[in-house]
Amino acid sequence: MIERLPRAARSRLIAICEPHPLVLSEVLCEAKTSTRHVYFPTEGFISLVSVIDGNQGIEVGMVGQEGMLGAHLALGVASQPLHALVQGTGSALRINARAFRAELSQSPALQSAVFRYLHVLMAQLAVSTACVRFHSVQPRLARWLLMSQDRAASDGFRVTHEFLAYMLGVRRVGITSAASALRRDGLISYHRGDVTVLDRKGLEAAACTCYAADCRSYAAVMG
Amino acid sequence: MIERLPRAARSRLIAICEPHPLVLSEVLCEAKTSTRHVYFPTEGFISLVSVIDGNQGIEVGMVGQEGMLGAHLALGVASQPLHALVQGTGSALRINARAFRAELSQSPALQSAVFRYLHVLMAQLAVSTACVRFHSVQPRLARWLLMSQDRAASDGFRVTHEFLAYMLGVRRVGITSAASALRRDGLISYHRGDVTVLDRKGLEAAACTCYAADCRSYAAVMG
DNA sequence: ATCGGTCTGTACGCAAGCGAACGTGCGTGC
DNA sequence: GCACGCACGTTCGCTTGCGTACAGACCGAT
Repeated sequence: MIERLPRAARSRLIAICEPHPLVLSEVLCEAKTSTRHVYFPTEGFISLVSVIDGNQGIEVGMVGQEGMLGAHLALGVASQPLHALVQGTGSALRINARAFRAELSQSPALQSAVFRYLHVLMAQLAVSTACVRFHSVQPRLARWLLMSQDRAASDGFRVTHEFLAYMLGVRRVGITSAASALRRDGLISYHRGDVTVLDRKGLEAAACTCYAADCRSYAAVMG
Repeated sequence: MIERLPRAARSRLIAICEPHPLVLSEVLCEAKTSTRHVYFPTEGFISLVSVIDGNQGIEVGMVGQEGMLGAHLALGVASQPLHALVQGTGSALRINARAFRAELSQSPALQSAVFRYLHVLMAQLAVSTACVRFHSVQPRLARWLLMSQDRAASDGFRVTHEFLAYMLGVRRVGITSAASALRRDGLISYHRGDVTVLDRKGLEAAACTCYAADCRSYAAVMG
């Protein structure tokens, strides 16, 4: 997202950011605790997880270099109802919450971009609900892999069936069978936590319509 | 929401609003078309529905007098990805989109309230996804009835099993069996499209945790 | 080289919900 | 007064996914 800012706003923002490594499985933000930092991933990506009843979680959004973590601060709210955990190792630009707010009020271009991104996120949440309800595991898995690939900016990434099961809110066994079907069809390969996308076009055809919907929504609002 | 505004901001806003009847089943806003009016329900309420694949829809949020329809305009975005349809007959204060934007820029109090409400809505969307995934029909139905009752400000409202099925994204038969279980337990009564809540406490106990979560989220953010 | 932990494959019975169909009763409109 | 349509009840076979369990394969560490 940061690279879509106008030059001046971008350099001002970058000047007050510090680089911060994204370490796999690190929790950047607990639900309902006040947000300390805002993150702009440069490589790697972050999963947004909605947790209910204390233990059951499901991914409702993904943040890569196309977005940011902590946009809710622009709404004047200190916390968000989601867990954020690092899904793809990499790095981010990070900025203190207070400094971010200050910069927001100084930079209309930044404000506009953050607002628009909030809208993209809302669209993602809304699609999630319907997707979880109406689409079955295999197309959802395909969508997840595509979204990850877009954000990881690499054909391969590290993720186990167990973890995917948590993200999609299904059993590990459900992932194993869906993933092996995708592998059988030559769309992906995987081995002990290493997943590689082999046939992107094929995967797009196997994914549910929500992948395309997300892309369209992003392009329409941020493009 | 409008009544939570400070006195001055409220009367300014009301001055530029016009009353508008909410007619059952009326569609106030199509997904992805630009929003013409903002609505502040005074009685009755509105369902927000996420539609995918052109036909399958599921309710992801509800708007009553505690909220508003069209808050996304405050993000500088013209459309939203949700259908909005009137669920409970009543009336609303309505305002032209352009005038709303103008008033927003003049009234920090309004802006703050709209932003906070946007956050409440995001929380509702996030909870929806997990709820749809992990909770079964009966508790979800109980939650729906409670949320409607809160917004309808009446113990009874008009809604058929068919419609409830659409809202919850399940078969009509699923509603019939869940509803008859709730009736058997003396929590509700219904007859040909008239549903009445008999035992609110009991219904709260029968509802999934998401009802309480929504209430808490609203109280925390809107105060 | 061996051990232990992790990752994946497979199997089983079970529950929730699906799609489709049919029946009954109420109630509105002709 | 009758016919039709709508709302609700019930049933059937079926699919998807759940929970649990166990076994093989691989990898890293000792």
